[in-house]
Amino acid sequence: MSVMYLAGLDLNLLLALDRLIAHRSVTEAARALGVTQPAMSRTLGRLRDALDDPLFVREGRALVPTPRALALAPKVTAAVRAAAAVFEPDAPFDPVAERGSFTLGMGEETQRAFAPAIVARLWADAPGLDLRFRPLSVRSVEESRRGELDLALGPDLSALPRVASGGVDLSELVQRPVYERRFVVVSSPAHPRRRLGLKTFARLPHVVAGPDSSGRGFIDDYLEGHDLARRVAAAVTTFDAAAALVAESALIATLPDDVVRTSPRRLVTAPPPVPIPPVPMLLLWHPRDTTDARHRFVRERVAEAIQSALGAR
DNA sequence: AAACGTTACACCAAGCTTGC
DNA sequence: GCAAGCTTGGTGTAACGTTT
Repeated sequence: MSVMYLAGLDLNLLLALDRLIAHRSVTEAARALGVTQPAMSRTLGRLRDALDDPLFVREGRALVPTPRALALAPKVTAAVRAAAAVFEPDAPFDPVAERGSFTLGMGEETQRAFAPAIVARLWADAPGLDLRFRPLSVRSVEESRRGELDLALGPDLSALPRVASGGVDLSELVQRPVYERRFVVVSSPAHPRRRLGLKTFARLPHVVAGPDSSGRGFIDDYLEGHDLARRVAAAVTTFDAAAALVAESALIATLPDDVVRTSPRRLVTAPPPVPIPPVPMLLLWHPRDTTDARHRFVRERVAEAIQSALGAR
């Protein structure tokens, strides 16, 4: 295609398409660009003409991108960034002068475990950077797409058997393993369990942690395969709550070692008698940020901070 | 009833054509 | 070269249709 072909096109169409892909909503894209919703609808009409594809189709109340729109997304993002760069001064990235905020999505327990190290590591080089931590949720991918979430730390749930991914598809994001989450059995110093056979493990009362509190998981499947069953005496929603409960009771729990090692609780650990595959913990971000100097600076230091926090205990 | 995309219509600005 | 009139394209308001 000749470059001159562009002369017949309004490059604002690219900006509109970028926002439409990001928000998957005419109304939201219009709001983002400061035009009315019908104007954005008409713009979408022009995009449809120009690209000879519906780009977005309605599915009930949702607006769903066509395969063509999805295939176009990286190109559009790159084009918009390149266009924006034309009008930006060529200043090298200077962490000391860096201002503004950076938003990290992390689970409650990883915030507790790593936020101090992350903040200290970043402020050592970029003292003016404001950090915003927010919880991970099913909306995190969408937030990344919209640029509301810069970086996330989360488990690669596909590594665990029988753990529902919650319908969250991470394939849209860049995934970089930062450490492996292994599991240990914890007990209180008052009722220490430094070694556990499978039968003892099954006999002791458990506390389990998980968002749905249903309690049952692949550990129970494994026990059942050995004609054993355990009593889930308590179920809580966070690993930290489970650790707190174990510390003050005779309950045991099977918890991630990163949580246990960085926990303020005094806990006794034992290797689990059930083989539990390690779960890769991933740093996740939107591909648009991969080449961004500021983003690279932050994510490299976040990874360093996490690894040093794990090594320090 | 509410949310949301599409369409009809009117208005406006910019570009183009035409006649001088 | 310049001004008047026409064309084109973008926007907003209002109304409408669909879905939940």
